[in-house]
Amino acid sequence: MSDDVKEIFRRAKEGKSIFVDRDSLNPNFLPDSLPFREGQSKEIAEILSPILLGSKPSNLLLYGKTGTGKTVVARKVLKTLKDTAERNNLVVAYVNARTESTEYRTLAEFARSLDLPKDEQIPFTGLSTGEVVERISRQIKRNGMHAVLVLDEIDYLVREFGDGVLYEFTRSSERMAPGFLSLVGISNDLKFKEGLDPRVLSSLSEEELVFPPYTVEELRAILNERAKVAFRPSAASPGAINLCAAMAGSEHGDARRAIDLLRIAGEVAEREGRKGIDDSCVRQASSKMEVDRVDEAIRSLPVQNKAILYAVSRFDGGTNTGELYLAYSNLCKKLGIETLTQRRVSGILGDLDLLGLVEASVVSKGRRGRTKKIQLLIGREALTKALSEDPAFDFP
DNA sequence: CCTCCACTGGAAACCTAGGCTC
DNA sequence: GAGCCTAGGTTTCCAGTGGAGG
Repeated sequence: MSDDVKEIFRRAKEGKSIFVDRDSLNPNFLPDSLPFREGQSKEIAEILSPILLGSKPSNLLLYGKTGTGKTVVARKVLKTLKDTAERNNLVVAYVNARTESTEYRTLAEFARSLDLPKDEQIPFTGLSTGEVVERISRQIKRNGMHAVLVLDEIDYLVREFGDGVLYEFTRSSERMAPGFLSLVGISNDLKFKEGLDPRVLSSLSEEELVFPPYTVEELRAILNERAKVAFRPSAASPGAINLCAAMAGSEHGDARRAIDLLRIAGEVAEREGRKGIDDSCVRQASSKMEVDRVDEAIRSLPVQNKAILYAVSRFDGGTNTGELYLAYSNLCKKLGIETLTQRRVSGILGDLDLLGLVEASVVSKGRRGRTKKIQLLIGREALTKALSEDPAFDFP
């Protein structure tokens, strides 16, 4: 053990690491150039450029699947805009609705970048969303701010909480004068506009841009570019890069996945003390990513969800709601935790299905009713290992 | 062709833990 | 302190239903 540790440090010290610049493979890294996205970058720049002359640019919607470069292009262009502007009343904010997880927190995060006066800052709870919008509008008005809000995963926001806030924003532009707010919405879902209030829709999508998936060749070029910066020269074999590109390409041209894959393959190679990254490192990286995803998903589950998952794992070859609920109730008694109602358990089962941890599909058994057919989709060992960290599951 | 089981899943109300204004 | 507001998770209530067995 300590020998391994020594070895790691020794290698790092001698500069024998495969990595030269690990950060350049970070999901949040902003590269100098964004190949295959010059067109979109230019178009966004053009749409936003009126702001440099003090007038309000059109609102803008960016569409595309995950890993097609929407976020990185938006952030890059906005950063350049901010750097070019001489006025300091230009404010550029970036908020991801999914990571903020609620409407309120999304607004609060936006408000934070507006630098509200002390007595108007947004507490983490307690205000109505209307009040938060009000404070944001006031601040923009007071300082004559020219604000651009990049609202990432706007489809999530609308799906979960409706378009109320967007409506408020589009409506309150008079209240913000002489300042203004332009929205750059980013959506993974091409159909998200369908449920939108027509007034919101017409204002929000004054301009629209679609980001197509990257082709395998494009992914390869992107990876080559990044690999040059991230690794020692020729540390990443062309074969490994091709494989990363092919694996990510076969999904839906997801560049983020491709880059993650390459980074983890690099980590695998380094851990094994290899000089370079080859195909096998990439394959290992791919399965490691899957294992990590599952492990992380289980660990971050609330106790009740864990208990239900554990109860599911007690059945070989699947079970159904009634049977599971019985097993779950017994388990709760044994663990000394609260027992939820069957309705709730059914709901949680749906969540676990969405996470890909179990499969829960509704089946009809004729005279003997309908139920959910439930099956564990993950290895029992992986589950036990992930659960063992939780003190609530501390049984013999 | 009809019945009727064992649920499903929507809707609303409730609870806790917080903050606002008056 | 009263009477509002928020987020989240949960409970309560209940109408709805696919299809095997009659």
